[in-house]
Amino acid sequence: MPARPKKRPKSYHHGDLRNALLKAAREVLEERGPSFVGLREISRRVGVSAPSAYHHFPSRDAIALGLAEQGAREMAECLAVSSRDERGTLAPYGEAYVAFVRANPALYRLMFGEGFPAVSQYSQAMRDLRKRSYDIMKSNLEKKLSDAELPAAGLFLWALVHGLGLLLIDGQVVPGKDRKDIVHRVLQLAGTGLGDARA
Amino acid sequence: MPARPKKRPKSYHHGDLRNALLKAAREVLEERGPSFVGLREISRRVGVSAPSAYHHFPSRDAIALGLAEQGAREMAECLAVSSRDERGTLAPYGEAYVAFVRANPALYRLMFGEGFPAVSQYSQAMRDLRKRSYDIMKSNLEKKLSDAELPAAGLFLWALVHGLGLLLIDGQVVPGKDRKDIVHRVLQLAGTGLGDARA
DNA sequence: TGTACATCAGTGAACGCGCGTTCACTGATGTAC
DNA sequence: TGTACATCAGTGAACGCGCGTTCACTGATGTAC
Repeated sequence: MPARPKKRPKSYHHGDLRNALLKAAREVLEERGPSFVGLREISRRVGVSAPSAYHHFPSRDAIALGLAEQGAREMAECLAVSSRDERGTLAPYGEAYVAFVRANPALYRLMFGEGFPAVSQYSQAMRDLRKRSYDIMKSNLEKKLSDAELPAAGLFLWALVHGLGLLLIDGQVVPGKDRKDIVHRVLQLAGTGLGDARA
Repeated sequence: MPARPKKRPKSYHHGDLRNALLKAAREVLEERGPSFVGLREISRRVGVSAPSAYHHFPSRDAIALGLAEQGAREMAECLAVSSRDERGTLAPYGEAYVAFVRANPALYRLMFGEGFPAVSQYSQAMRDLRKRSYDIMKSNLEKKLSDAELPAAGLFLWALVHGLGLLLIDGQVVPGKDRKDIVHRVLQLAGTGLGDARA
């Protein structure tokens, strides 16, 4: 963060407008959804005129991209920490993944292109996140699985946490009695399987 | 479908405008995404004035709701057929689920609220679809699992196919060499598990 | 320490645009007699 | 079979709105001398 002066409430120059805009954008995103993340809305929140944003972002899409990259960075951090904490098992990784999604629902969706289709496809940060996630998963799985099995196993895990996170933040999960720790139980099933006999 | 007359290319009355609007809406949805599904755009496609849509839908959101319900109906049909085809195993169910998502990517997302948050929450059709999916899953699983295990197992399966479908239509899956039948292999893992030893 | 000047982060006004929706209307359809 | 009439699915014009973006500008900052 480029050193915003401590006390300067009414100066003409904002000092850290870029970050202030991103912060406001993120608030709008979580409060109202991706389609409400607009230049006018967020500059209004910051208390600055709309055109001023153009000194920091070339377009509305660029703001979304900035958000996605911020999110990807934070998420990678969460996952890295989680995988360091315990040894050998992937469960904490999955829990950290789902926890991040639940803590930043709209941001997570944005990262996967909701509202701004270009973002998820062309963001270097998103590519890095994918790679980083895959590496963590791989280093845990390659002790147990052959190289041939790895891709399917990786996709299996990713799909599971991705889908689980999205269903939870969508409010799609019926809030049955034994709700608590259901995430943990679901993730355990990834290890044990359903015991589904082939026909 | 309420009997649209066979040959009447230029009559004043359209005859089946409601369905024509839904069809156009669905095309726009898949071609350009949820945010482009608008009254003006779809009535333009049908070749009709914008206000005419109000004789069939009370608002823009109602059109999205109509789409979601159409999607839910079709999806329920696909799943019912698939589960009838083979016996005992859930794999065909999963494959049918993922196949539907891939065949109707934007529609599936719409059903889960993308672009129209109100839709997935308040649509009776979506509630029915959830219930129907859950029943199919349940009837297959309850032979093998105790009642206590069912909710987690159901969520596990649903999250897996939901996440897998979304990752695929998002283009997030790296198209490695052995791409073909990766869906099948991932679904098999739901039965066998990863063999992830608890720490 | 003071002054001239380049730099650049802000400003208000204005642009064109497409949207959802409302309005008073008109043309076509179907039914009662 | 013909006519009057209610019904209703279409119409064009217009509304207000908020958006992203461009423009020429102005005020503040920092640096060279």
